[in-house]
Amino acid sequence: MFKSVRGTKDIFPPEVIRWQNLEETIRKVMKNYNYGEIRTPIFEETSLFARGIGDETDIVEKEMYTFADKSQNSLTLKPEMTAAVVRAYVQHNFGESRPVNKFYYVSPMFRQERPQAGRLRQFHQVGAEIFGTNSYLADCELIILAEDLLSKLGVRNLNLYLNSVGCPKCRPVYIERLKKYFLKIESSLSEDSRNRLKKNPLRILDSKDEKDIHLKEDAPSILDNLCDECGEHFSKVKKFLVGNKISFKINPNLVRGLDYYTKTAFEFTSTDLGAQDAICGGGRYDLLVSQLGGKETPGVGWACGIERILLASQKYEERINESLDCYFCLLGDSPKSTVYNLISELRKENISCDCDMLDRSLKAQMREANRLNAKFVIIIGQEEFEKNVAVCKNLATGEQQIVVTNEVKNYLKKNLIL
RNA sequence: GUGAGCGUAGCUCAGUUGGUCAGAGCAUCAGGUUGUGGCCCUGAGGGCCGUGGGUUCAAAUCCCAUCGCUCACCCCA
Repeated sequence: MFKSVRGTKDIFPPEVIRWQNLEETIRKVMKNYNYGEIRTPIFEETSLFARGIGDETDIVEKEMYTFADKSQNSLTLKPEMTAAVVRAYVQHNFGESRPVNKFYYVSPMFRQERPQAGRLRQFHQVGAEIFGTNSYLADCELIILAEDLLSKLGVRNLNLYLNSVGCPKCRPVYIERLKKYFLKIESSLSEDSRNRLKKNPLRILDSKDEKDIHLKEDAPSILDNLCDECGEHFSKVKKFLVGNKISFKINPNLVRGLDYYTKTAFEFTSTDLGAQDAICGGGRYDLLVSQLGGKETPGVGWACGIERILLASQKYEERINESLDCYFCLLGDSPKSTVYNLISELRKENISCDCDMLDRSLKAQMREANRLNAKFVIIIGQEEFEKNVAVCKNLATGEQQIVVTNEVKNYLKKNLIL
């Protein structure tokens, strides 16, 4: 038997209703904040991600779905969206037609990791990006947008963590200081962290290993090592958020796993998730556009994991009760094509209808109507057909009356609250 | 990539020390009502007990392998 491949999921009713509602909410909220939707292809040239995300990141090193097409071009299923959006931004010269551009997206992403709670190989993200402004206002609007969206999507118990990862002026200096600090105590570090020390010392700060947790307490903090520009930007962000009643915690150990971040980095977590508790992550990336061949253009953005949103909001949701306006019970040899004309007519009026296709007993058809949570049942048997009438039964009240076929539409319109 | 736990009906799960162990509830279908749902009652269908091998007179049960799922590590949304 064929099965969906590891780490992928089928989505169908009733679960798919949650997705539809979520997408609808996203569109509404994004409209309020004036972000335009962008849809990019599912795959890109491999080198876009290698250069954008960083050659030595885990995503690029071991998690990408990369394949060669028939022309031997190396292509990759997108593992994240920012590089793709930047590619589109540069390709279409969006910066030329207006100085600031705000985009959002909802899209599947692909990373070949071992699946676990809140982690899939094909997963979905909603994200937002702002291009063309250095202003702290952009960072702040995005954080406020994320908070607004997540709470409208029913996610609770959120924590916002905030940090600044500096810029090419101050970060290299800080990394050197950090390296020096950890080199002195290298032998006490966990094995993972000794490797991190060589590749990316910042990530030691993020370690969950018992051995590292004490050691990193006394490590130099990036926040004490920011250059004037980064420091000022960070304090403006904090001040703005306080002024807008957004609560957050400073976490100097928050390091993002993608190389392109500069200055502000942030993450929302929810305690309603498992070990993978990050529901939204983002930050500023002032160098990415130029790195990918565009004019030097500052950018900020975030991405939220849709599966994680659905996971975290699940237990607070009411049960979804789908309903149908009317179910047709067809009996005996009543010409179905004639009855079906009526069904078509009702559907054109946005009255949702369905009918039996198995020639089952009336009892079975009624049971089906009840199961579908139908508001009305229309019974047309031989007798009704000959008299040109239909029995209309209100399933909630149990009342039923005989209506002339031509009047069924009006009868329903009158009695249904559409 | 590493580690741990788990695979029995569409779903959620029982199944003792290997010996009427092929089960329950829900769901489905049918009947009770020859044309009226929900509640109730009666009955039915549905399983190579993940797969392959081994031990044994006998395996859902024990052993080995394999595949899959789940959770966690790594990392990330």
